[in-house]
Amino acid sequence: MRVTVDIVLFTIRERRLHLLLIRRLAEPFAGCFALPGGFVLADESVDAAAARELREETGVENVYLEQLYTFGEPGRDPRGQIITVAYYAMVPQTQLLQAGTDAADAAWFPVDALPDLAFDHQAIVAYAHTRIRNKLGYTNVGFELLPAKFTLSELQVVHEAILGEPLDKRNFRRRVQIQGIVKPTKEWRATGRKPAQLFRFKD
Amino acid sequence: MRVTVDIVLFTIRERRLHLLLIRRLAEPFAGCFALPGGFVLADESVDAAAARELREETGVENVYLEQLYTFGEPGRDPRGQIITVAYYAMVPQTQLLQAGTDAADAAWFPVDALPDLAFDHQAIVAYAHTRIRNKLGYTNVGFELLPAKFTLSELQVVHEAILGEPLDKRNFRRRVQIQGIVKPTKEWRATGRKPAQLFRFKD
DNA sequence: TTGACTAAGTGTTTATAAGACACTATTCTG
DNA sequence: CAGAATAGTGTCTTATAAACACTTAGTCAA
Repeated sequence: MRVTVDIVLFTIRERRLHLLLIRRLAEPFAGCFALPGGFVLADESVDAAAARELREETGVENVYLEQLYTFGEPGRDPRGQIITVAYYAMVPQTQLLQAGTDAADAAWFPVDALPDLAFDHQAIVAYAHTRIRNKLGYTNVGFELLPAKFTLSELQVVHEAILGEPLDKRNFRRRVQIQGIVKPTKEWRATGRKPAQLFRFKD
Repeated sequence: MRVTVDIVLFTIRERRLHLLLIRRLAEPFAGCFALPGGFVLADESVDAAAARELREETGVENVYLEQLYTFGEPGRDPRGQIITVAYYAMVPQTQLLQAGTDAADAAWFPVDALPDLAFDHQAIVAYAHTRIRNKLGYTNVGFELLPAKFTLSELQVVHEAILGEPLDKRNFRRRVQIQGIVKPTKEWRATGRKPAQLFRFKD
């Protein structure tokens, strides 16, 4: 039995949640889009394999990788009995541009307009999307999608992209301030209109 | 690389949350207590392996098995590179007695008084306990710990055992009734004192 | 310079959910 | 028949979530 890892790498582009796909060169599913990933090596932890594959295939490193679920139905890979441990990660739009240029045949797609995917990667993506939607309510998911300093409007865009629905500006701002997950800086960003105060995450 | 499954099987005994452990006969960790589990077979799904191992080692079948997490640190098994996919399941006290007699060298332990465990099974147990505590708030976890008909006091004991803290009787009953997760039957149980109405789960 | 446009920023009210809290009722036992 | 044990029942308070609109600061163009 062989074990692979697959990574759902999210980012926000143009106010929409995107994820990174790679065009497969080898069979099976040659030419198809698929999640970045690959085999766990000998004497390598599964977590380490996920970090390594992400780095090798997308150039992204030093991000928080969270394990999602292990998919182990026979027949999910035509090469034989191969189970995969799925992970997700997030990068801010700034970092993703570098990543996109490093990686060959990698491209960002909006989660609500994905091409056909190899293997059972469609199911993995759906699982990842559900997970981050749920975690948004009770954790700091979304922080990794932004640079160190950001405006509250930018943070709201992240939340709206993940949830797929608009949020009330005042309720949103009150919640993040009460929960104490951000703290204001003394910097302001000139965004072309009225300047916006920059915040950073606490801790 | 080989893949195993391990199952954390919960039940409630004497108002406390227990789980089932098996005394290992073979090396490594011979003589130690460990979670029921074993290797995934050729052409077997991981889910099916969990169900099969649970049946073989404890006699329990036809229960809902939920995947918890995959543990894949090298060194977690002295036999080599073996990752394990952890599951949890729950059985009512009635069923567990039969299971306990079927299985050789299986025993129930309170989760807050476990013996030393083989491998990284201590971490798996902690993960499972956290998972069911969290799920108690927003799902119907706990239903599988009770027979088809039960009193509200029995349901409260289940919740208290999982949370590890007492609950207010009136608030608890109001919540389960408002959430509409139980419906009353026309039966009453003579429990020795004042009879209690029996309920069943909706759907 | 001024008017139009764009995004930032700001409070109150209402509805819903959660938590604290104590007594009566029924049955069995001695 | 008195006492012990568990079942069952409402109200008030507090916290949390949701709905809702206008003012302000800056840019750009006429």
